[in-house]
Amino acid sequence: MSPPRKPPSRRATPRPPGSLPRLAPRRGAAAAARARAAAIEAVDAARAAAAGAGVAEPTVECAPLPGCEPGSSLPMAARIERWYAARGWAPFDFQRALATAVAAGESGLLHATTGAGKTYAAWFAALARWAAAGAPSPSGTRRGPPAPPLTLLWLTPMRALAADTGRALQAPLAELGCDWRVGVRSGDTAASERAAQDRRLPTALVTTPESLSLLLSRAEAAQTLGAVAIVVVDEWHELLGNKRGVQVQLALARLRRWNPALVVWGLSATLGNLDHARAALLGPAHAAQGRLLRGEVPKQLQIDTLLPSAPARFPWAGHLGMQMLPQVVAEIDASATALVFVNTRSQAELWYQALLDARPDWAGLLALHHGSLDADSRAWVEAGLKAGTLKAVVCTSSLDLGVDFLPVERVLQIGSPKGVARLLQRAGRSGHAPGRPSRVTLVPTQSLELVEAAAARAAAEAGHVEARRSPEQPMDVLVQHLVTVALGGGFRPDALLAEVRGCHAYRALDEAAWQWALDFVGRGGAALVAYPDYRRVAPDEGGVWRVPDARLARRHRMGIGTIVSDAGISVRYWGGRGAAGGRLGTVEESFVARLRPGDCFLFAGRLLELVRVHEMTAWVRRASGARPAVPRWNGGRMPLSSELAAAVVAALDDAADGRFDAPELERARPLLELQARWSALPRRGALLAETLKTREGHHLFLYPFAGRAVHLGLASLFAWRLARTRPLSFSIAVNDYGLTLLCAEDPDWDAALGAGLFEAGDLLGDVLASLNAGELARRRFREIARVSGLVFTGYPGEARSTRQLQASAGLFYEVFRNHDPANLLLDQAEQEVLRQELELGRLEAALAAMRAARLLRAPLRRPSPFAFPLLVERMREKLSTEKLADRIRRMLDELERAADAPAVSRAAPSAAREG
DNA sequence: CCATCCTTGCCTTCGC
Repeated sequence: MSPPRKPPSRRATPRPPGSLPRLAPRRGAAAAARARAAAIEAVDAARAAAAGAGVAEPTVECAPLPGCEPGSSLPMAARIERWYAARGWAPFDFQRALATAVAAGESGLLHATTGAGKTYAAWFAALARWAAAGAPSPSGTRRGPPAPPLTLLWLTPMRALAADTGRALQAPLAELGCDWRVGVRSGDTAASERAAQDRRLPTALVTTPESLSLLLSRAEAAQTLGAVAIVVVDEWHELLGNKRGVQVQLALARLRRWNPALVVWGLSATLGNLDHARAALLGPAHAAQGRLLRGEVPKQLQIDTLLPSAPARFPWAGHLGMQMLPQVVAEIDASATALVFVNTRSQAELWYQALLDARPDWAGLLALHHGSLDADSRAWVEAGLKAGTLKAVVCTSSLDLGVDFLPVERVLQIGSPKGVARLLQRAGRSGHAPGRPSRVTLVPTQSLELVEAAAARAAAEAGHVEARRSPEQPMDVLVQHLVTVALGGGFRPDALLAEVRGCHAYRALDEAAWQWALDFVGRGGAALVAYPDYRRVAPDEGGVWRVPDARLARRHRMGIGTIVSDAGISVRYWGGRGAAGGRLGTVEESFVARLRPGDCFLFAGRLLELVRVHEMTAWVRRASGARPAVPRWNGGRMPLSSELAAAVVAALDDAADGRFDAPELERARPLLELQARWSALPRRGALLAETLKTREGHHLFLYPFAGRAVHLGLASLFAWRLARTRPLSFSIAVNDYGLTLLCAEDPDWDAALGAGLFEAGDLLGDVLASLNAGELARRRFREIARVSGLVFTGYPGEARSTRQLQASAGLFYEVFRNHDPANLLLDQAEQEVLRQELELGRLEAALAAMRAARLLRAPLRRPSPFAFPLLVERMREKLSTEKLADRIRRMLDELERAADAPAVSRAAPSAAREG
């Protein structure tokens, strides 16, 4: 528990609690330097005065870090204060509270807004604890025993962030005159540094969850990691909700077993469920005593929207948003540096090109950053951002994290932010320093996104942020961990079971599941007994389970981790000039398969011509002219979050009541009024059901606002239930707002809607049957097979194609289904499909809401503004891009003619005029 | 002229 509070004592710079930190005012370097010098002088003068009065140095107060008690031999506190003062910062209350807690040996979770200075706060808190524990003091004044090899572990989710953090932690050490060593270990760490670390680890190590697991897999793990006293898990919100977070839970349990007094702190951005985040980090035995510190500093946050200048010409559908190009150019022009976030990689390529076309003078100042670009070019972009030499970067989520401490002035978000947490995260990329305001500007790409923009701002201001939950008992991660621990010195099952149950994810692991896992690493379970490769772990004469086979040990180490990604086709320059052999990045096999040599495509911000494809590599050269193809990647499809969807419905509610206070709503007003006139506005407590008859057949449009994944589940469910009573066939389409069913025959929608379509019934059974869940589970099994070590992805440099990998994972799936149906990995695949892909819980809730809702029936004579994007979505699957464009133009022409009333001439459908 | 689907990490081993 906290040490007794000291009575308030003299302060050199009194400061009311909770007040903002003083920043060195930005009025020129000379003035700033003077301000810093003055601050340092003030601290030093206070120290000198205190020393003169015969007071021991640690009591010298310039808002000292708590825990640094008089006589505790901690000049550290004063040094840290001085370091802060030199930057014109004063510590926040949360930073003091953190230092107090850490000094007292407590664990917990620190929630702080991005850019609040949490990194330094946690670092200094750890230093204070460390010093209090008798580790070496600042240079020259060694006390106590020499430092143990490794005392502080700092985990980050990204290599780039690890490198940044390593530097950030080192700098204050040097300035504070400490001789403690900070090291970084990740896949980026050079071989020489790696070798040095193998001889002796630094006192503080910044690393990734995967690299930590690798350290745990070494025979001498207990010696090298056994003395770790403090662990800081940075960006815990990023790890919490996935298997990487579970891997961290397991690693922490291991470290705590070696050192029961282990102090663990998570650093997290805003989450809707911070209590759970703490529980998952600390585990069932420690969660209750764990602290939850809220570092809610008054960070100024501004969310605004670029309103389309000509709303009459703003489109009804689509997500590219190129109509906003001139305005985006103007915004970039007006700021020193900007990040332009888009939602997909191909959109990033297109926007980068469009911006360069609009402003050729920005060549060299504009950059592109997404996950399929070569690591070197991404590193170049990140360095350019840090150095402030870039005007703007068009990027995907790849710049959500990492590259900390950027001098970014503006953040633009093109298209839907999809979630409140994401929006806040991106806003935090600007003004990334304590006390500086953050600003994000939303750029809607179509009319309904105007509503979403108003909703996103309202939800962010109300603090409705999404929750993230730890996975429950993933057996693939446990299996991997068992082999890791068997390698890392071996284990005795009883002791390891207790340790594993100390993790939140495995708190309820029963004996049967545990025995299954042991059996699986021991002999591959019932189905694989005949294969020696799956006899990975065996007890020795002493009853300690180890990995006897060196070859299997090596394989395992190379497969550690829970991220599974497809091997893409590598794109490289062909022959000739200087750039020959240079790597540009990766594209998907399916994209390259459609190209022939000589075809052009746009990639990595360049126009390229395909020369040849050979062994998973597409060789290219620079090209000019020609209409290029643009690669598409089949990434994950993030659905609109429940929080944001609820905010959209609330905004529509406002509109239905005639309130158009938000400027975005006012701008969308003509469209919303048209929707109300032709159909009705969806609103809270009501379910809008539109029907339309076209040449194609009978359409039904429903708007549950539950995100695209749930809508896909609902649409399949409805189609399946309807076809059960009469042999009808439906085609379906979904987006984040709603879903549509189309039937060639008349299914009598009114009867269908009244006949228990939304009943829960045997929901699970119906959903599984309607979606061909077996096939989904089979696909899901690929990742599970990789993580559990069934599938070996090959040695580095030896590229195996996705198809091969899928085939062998599929083989295991079949073998288990036929010969080992009790295999828990099969259950896991099903559970992951239901929970993650279908969001079954959200689907149930949506269905219940639809049952309870008042039905708004709207027979349409022509597609409504809400129905139109769904209609387009459905056609997209069958038509080529050009044909689709023709169709959309024709449809909008028709709509414009239909809507020949005054309300419509100023309404969005006249976007048709562009056609 | 239309355009959609994100991100994250990672090895070894030996003999000279």
